[in-house]
Amino acid sequence: MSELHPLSRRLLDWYARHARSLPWRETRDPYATWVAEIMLQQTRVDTVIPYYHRWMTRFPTLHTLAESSLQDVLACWEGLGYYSRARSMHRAAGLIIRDHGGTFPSDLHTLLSLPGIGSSSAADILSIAFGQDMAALDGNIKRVIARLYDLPDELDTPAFLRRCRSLLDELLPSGRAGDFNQSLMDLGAGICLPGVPLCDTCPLSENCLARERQSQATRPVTRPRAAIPHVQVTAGVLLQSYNHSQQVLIARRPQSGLLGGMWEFPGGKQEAGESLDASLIRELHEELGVSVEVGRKVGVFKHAYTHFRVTLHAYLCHILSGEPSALAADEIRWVTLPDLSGYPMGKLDRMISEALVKLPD
DNA sequence: GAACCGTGGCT
DNA sequence: TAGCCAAGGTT
Repeated sequence: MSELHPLSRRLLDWYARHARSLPWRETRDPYATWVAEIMLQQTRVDTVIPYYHRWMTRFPTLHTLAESSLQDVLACWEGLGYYSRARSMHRAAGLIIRDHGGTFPSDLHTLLSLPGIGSSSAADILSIAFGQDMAALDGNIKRVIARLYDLPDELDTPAFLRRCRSLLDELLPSGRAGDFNQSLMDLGAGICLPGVPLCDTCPLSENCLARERQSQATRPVTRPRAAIPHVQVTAGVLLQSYNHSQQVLIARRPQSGLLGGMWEFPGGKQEAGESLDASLIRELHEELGVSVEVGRKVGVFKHAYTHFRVTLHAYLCHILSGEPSALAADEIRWVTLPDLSGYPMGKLDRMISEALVKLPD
């Protein structure tokens, strides 16, 4: 990391001409850089852009974020996925104010101590917002390095990571780490693509060992994933009349785990040998302590999570006996249909909400 | 080390 | 359709 490596010079020259124009690149505000970094974890740039604008309008500073309710934060994040990111940011904002005087931390150790910030995001923040000489190692950069040097090690094994870090340290241009990291990310996102890379337009094609050996398609080396299960799930929409309007019951999921802190219509997985009706009756008894009669079907909705696929069957339900209590949820609440839009929900429950609003009496 | 954690786009 | 993947982090 002393003199400018020829490969790094090519990269920086290419970046100077071809860098993507992105909203978070118009500032060096550490808070804005942080927001973008977290949103971009496992998430495409095109998906993030509208969320980033909305977030920076709604929570323009660290203080506005810290002073907002978790519900408002989750609502702003709805649809972006991996909701622990939003919960972690809300928590981290409070910690920065409480423990660091409201000044965004600029050292690696402190950044890594904050929830939601790991080595990759920390290196990006330090290099981009603070100009520190720190190499980032994310999915794009791993792929680019694995091809440039035709690494035979399996992705994310200790040997693979060790070689990547060593190579990046040799390449890292002093004083230009932010541009260097982002140039590798842009190269990975636009040219050194996972499937078929666009080697004809790559500024590093002459330096690329995988291209020379025609091994691009098998770099980096990855292991096949296990097949994901497909489960049948039921959800119940409990109804009650309140004044002259109808209310439905929603429940807030525990803060940890899948869709933590998000609201949902209670229900659960169908067990082997169980009918959908029986499954729903059982689930609502377990989660709310009520006996119900299953009414008309609201709809069937399909959705794919990372580790399983769901077909969800939603029904209107009527309470036969018992008063609902939050046995499995953090909180339950009766709300009118127009109010549903204000409660943060995952994709499936939002689909149920939308179907309810359109449902004829 | 491996499982878990969302969603949308593309093949 | 089902699989793959995307600026990862936590447990």
